[in-house]
Amino acid sequence: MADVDRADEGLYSPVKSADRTLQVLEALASGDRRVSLAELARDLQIPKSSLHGILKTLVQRGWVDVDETGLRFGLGLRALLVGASFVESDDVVARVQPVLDWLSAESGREAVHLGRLDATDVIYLAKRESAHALRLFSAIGRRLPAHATALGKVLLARRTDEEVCALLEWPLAPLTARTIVGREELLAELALVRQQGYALDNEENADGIRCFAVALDTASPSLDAISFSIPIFRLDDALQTRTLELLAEGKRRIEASWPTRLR
Amino acid sequence: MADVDRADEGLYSPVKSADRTLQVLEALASGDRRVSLAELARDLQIPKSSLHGILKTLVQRGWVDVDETGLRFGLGLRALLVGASFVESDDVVARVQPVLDWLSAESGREAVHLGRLDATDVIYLAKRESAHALRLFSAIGRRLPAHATALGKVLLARRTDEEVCALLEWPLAPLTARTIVGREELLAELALVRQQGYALDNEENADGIRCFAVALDTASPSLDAISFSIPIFRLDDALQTRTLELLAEGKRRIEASWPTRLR
DNA sequence: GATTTGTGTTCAAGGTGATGAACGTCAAAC
DNA sequence: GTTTGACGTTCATCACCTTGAACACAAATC
Repeated sequence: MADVDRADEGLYSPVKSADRTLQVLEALASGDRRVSLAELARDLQIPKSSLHGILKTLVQRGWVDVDETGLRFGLGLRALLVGASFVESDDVVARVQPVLDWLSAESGREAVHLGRLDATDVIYLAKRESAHALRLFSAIGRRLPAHATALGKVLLARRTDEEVCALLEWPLAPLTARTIVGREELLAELALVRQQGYALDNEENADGIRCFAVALDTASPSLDAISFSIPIFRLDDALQTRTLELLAEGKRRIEASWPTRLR
Repeated sequence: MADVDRADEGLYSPVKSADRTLQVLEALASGDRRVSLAELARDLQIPKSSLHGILKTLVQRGWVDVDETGLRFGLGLRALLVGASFVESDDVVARVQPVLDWLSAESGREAVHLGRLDATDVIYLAKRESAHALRLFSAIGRRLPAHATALGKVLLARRTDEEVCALLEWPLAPLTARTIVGREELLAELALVRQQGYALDNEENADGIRCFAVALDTASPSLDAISFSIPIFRLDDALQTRTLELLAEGKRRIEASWPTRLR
């Protein structure tokens, strides 16, 4: 009876406690507050007794931190280590740094980002902050829905319509009043992006901010993109044109420094 | 026969595969290059066959990334998630942000850091970069030996000499020609720090840079500290005095905003 | 061409972690 | 004062992960 779908599992079965260890870390990372063992056990559908041992292991290694009461669990300092190391060791991140410096300087210190597509989200991997008072909140490792950002849309445009339809959950979650939520609208937008060669996010992600992005051909399919984020009140046609030129030149410089030719 | 030392283990035994999962992540984070399964197995003293399952699990969840050849393993994008989340959810980090902004502005955009002591290292948790061209290389999550930094020394000074002696490995590893490596020298330095109330790092960590730090009494014993890092050629007595005043005021502001009174 | 050394992968057998029920504890609700 | 529900903890039983050896393969070396 219970053996019916054994064939499906046959392809690959994860090591249970290793898998759960990662589940716990991901759950603690996605939640915004500390949680109890029992709460975590309910959320992850893991028996309390099993979770107990795993949590103790995580705490002992400093990956999970316990409240002074010993009842609430959150991420520990060790969790920071891997993230920092990932950023430092990534090839694309390393090679893009000087170009980001150049883009930041040439643009008069507008906010520049390097982002990577991870399933339905875009993750910031590197940035140069704006010198202007109005600081866009963004941090390395932060993730935003791909459909609501210029970075995300320019990367989604490298996929086929079928892939995009299968990947995203419809209707899309809105971040602002202008976020594209419909399937037809997004596919039309992606078609435009493919034609233009760049993506534009017009207050779809944060009010008052417009972003411009181009995809980097450093992998196939393309996973990385660079963008500028500029407050609308400061934008005019000349600045917009200049921004797109800078992005195109930035892309050229990054790809020129790339060891293995793609496309 | 095999039961002889059962009593010792009784205190606590980690879940083996959970523990190993974390070991793998830590090893991948500390190494600077990608490694093979066999190499990792040797380093961590884990049988290849056991590691095989764990690595597959890590790869499937996106915590570990495989080379296009399928032979070299490195950290995956998922590793970035927990680090970013840790920083965003930490109470001290959240409360310190406005004070860092203030310190950065008041100082004319010198480099400011918030650091936390983790065993023998100091980890950067937040920063404001210098506006000056000479950019100190530093990133959130980066760790530096405590004995070679102002942040570290001011935190070590909150421990007793006995604790410090037991904690660090003597002789200390030098980072520059001026790094304190001897036990007597460091203890004398820490005594001076206790008397002054602040720590100074005079090119002990990077050539040409002097740092100033004060400890924050947000936990007991104190784990967090804030610092300024300033190129020596730009420093004079007036700036040094001003910097120490700013740190003292920053410390006061942070502690004033703290919910639970300490000390 | 044979050998060595590197890689990842598989498998049966034995050791060990997962499990759910029962427990101890505490604080809040009745 | 009792009850209820929340919490973490423990334990014997069984499922399953761990293990070493053997395998398949590639690349460098003899």
